[in-house]
Amino acid sequence: MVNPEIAPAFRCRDDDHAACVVNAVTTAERVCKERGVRFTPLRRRVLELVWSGHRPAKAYQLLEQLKLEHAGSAPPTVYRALDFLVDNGFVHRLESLNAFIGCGDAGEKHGGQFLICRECGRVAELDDPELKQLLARKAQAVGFTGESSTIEVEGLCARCAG
Amino acid sequence: MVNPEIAPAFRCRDDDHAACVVNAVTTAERVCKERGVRFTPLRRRVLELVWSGHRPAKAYQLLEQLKLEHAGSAPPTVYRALDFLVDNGFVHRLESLNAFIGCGDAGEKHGGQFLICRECGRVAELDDPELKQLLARKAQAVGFTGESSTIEVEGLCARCAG
DNA sequence: TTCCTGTTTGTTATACTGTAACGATGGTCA
DNA sequence: TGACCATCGTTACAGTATAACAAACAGGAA
Repeated sequence: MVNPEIAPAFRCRDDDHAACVVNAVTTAERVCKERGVRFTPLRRRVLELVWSGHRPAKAYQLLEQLKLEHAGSAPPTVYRALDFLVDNGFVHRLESLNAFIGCGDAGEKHGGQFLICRECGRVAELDDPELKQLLARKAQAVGFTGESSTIEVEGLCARCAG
Repeated sequence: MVNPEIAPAFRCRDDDHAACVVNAVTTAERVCKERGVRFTPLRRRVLELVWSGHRPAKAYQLLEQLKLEHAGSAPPTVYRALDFLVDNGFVHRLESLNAFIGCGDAGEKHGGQFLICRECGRVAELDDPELKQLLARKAQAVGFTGESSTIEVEGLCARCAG
């Protein structure tokens, strides 16, 4: 394939990454208002921290950061916030890394397919209906009805492949 | 789809499951011999325990069992055996469950797609080239070269769907 | 055989990941 | 105001996994 379009997460330069964070927080704020759920300062802060890069964030790294800002932070502090953000589709959990990544198009909770660069650590998200359909069809072919799926691919992003 | 062929793991009745275990152990024995790697009693035993059902085995459950048979067992005992079995393609790790499942067609280490029934807990394995290709193609379309993938689907098997 | 070497296992300790349980706080609404 | 429910603080602990080093052991070389 010639000149493939590079996924945003792999294109994003650090110097304009602030826009990604603002966008994520603004969207979350709007969606929470629509749903009548509370986007508390803690939840907002954890979302910002998760979005501090296009790299997965580990729960205990987030906790270290929170502790700097508020001494009373403990594991439940960060896990509860992450649960909320995952349930509301603002953040995804990466099972193969025990880590969390901001959702590219927040809104309804949804699966997705994650491309994890083993070199730079960045993660891009696909949400491809064709893939979902094919997987559902293949499962159905052996009598299995899929309800939710985890799809994570490790490999090399275009930039790191050089 | 009418009369889908049910995956072996979902079909297998407990009373003829012994055959699955024997088959897995025999295959592993042969493959290890071919490769010149050692299929020690400990590794054999852990493989048997992993295969004790078509349900995922947790590392610390395996450890409990091992402790009954040999008091000196400790976490590294089971994790090292599991590492060996995974590296050699006899066992898969299920990332979304932190658990391990026997490989249906042992041999080369390979990915696969796992169908996890949320009702009975059984897990079936697909190894569908079409799926792999489509995923590789979709990743490549955004400039990403996939090397290994984790695909796990939670849902209902035919039997549990009734 | 005996020694050497590399692999496997034993052992202790510890790091990392996640949750239970209960009380305190604070927002919302009758 | 008071009652209720969600959120957060706090302590404790459960569950998952690895580091590091010593002991045992298999297999080949001398």
